[in-house]
Amino acid sequence: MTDAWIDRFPSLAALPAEDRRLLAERAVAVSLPAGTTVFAPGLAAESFLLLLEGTVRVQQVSAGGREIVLYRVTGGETCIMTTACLLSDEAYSAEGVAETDVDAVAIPRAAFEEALARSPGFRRLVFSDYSNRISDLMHVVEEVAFERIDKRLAQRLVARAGTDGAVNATHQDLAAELGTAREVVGRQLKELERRGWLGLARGRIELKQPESLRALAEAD
Amino acid sequence: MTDAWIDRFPSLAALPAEDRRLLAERAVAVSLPAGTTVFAPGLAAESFLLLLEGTVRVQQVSAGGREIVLYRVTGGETCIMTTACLLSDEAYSAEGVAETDVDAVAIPRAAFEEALARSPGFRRLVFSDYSNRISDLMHVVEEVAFERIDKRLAQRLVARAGTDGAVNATHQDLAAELGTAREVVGRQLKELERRGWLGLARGRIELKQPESLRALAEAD
DNA sequence: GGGGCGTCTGTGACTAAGTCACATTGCCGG
DNA sequence: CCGGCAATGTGACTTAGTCACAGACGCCCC
Repeated sequence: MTDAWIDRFPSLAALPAEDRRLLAERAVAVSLPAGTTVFAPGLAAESFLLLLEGTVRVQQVSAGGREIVLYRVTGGETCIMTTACLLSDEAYSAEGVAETDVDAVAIPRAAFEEALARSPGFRRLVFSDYSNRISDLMHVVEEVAFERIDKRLAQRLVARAGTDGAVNATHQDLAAELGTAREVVGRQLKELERRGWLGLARGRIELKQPESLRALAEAD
Repeated sequence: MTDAWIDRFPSLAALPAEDRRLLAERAVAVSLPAGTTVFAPGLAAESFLLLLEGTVRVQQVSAGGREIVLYRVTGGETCIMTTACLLSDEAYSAEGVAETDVDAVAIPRAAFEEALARSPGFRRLVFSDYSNRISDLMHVVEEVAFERIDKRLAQRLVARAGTDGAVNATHQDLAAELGTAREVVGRQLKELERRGWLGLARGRIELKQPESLRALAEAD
């Protein structure tokens, strides 16, 4: 394929021509429709993934069927989960789901290792994504272990609100995001509605007082 | 310093002589007494750390003063936290504490980057430690979000029991390990004592029925 | 040996969160 | 217009976390 995609990655844009050629030659374009399972517990990865467009949600599923979102990978980032599998032959317990249609570039293991050996920029890209994921995970631990659920819910609502000031999601979606139970989300939402901060409809939540929600989200 | 320490790291033992020399020349031996803070929120790392002996506990502290242990680094492993800081100039929110006296080797940033560029074995070491930490963190998320506290407590008791079948720790220690409150641990312990599974004394917990505890720890 | 003192542990009363078992309610296609 | 499915509502209950104390144990120092 061409090497135009390389320019999407700031750390790769400055790559010497021969490194660009190496990556472009061995890379394979991949398109995944929304909803595709990118990886799942027990599956070994066989190539390294760079996301061009779209987002992949990485989540964990408990024995009891509860879920929690660990982080999201978006355009310009690498999928650490597959990298980690690639580099350590370990099978991971998380699953990745394409939330939107996804365009990505797959680099076979051998080319990946070669790029890692030859290109400082490539190494920097991979390492900085690793660091960001670790940072994300630590943040999740902190939230789950120490923060109140109403505060966390408010955070998500603010973050997921569209330009119309509304969130299109079911209570179940939000529960999975937070790693809690649907009923809990339902009750919290109802309380916020009672206060006049939200308007609730099936599959849709209208933020009526985003400032109040933001204040709650940022409460100490 | 000499390069004898390199043999502690399986992925480094097979290094070509010149790579060994590079590492040995630039490495600095470090000794930390038990209790030392290895890194703390906001501190930028200036060198890469390889642990030879001892263990470092990496934990997060909440605003309310509650703590949770994220993972431990032991002999033969690298301290990812410092690596991550090194590679991304990000400040992390976790702190690292030497649980025992620690012997380590510090490799300055430049030598670290050079080793990363030249040595596939060194890359493998760094990446596999990264992967293991991510795996650890995901495990913590899973536990905190989905598992019952009695089960988690039983796991720690079994894991921390010495050859004498006892754990030397205060309720506060165990609470910090689990990311919960002291009183909660106290009540759980008392319940287990009531069942005859434990004997409690100040700063010491005797496992009287380790099989029962193990069963609880492994219960789904 | 007897206080004094700091850490560790126990307790009750309460709030927050999660679980379970259902009852409703929209909504969409036929 | 109706059947059915997904989404939501609810009560009763259990588990976990919080707060404000009240002992209690170990240890050091006279």
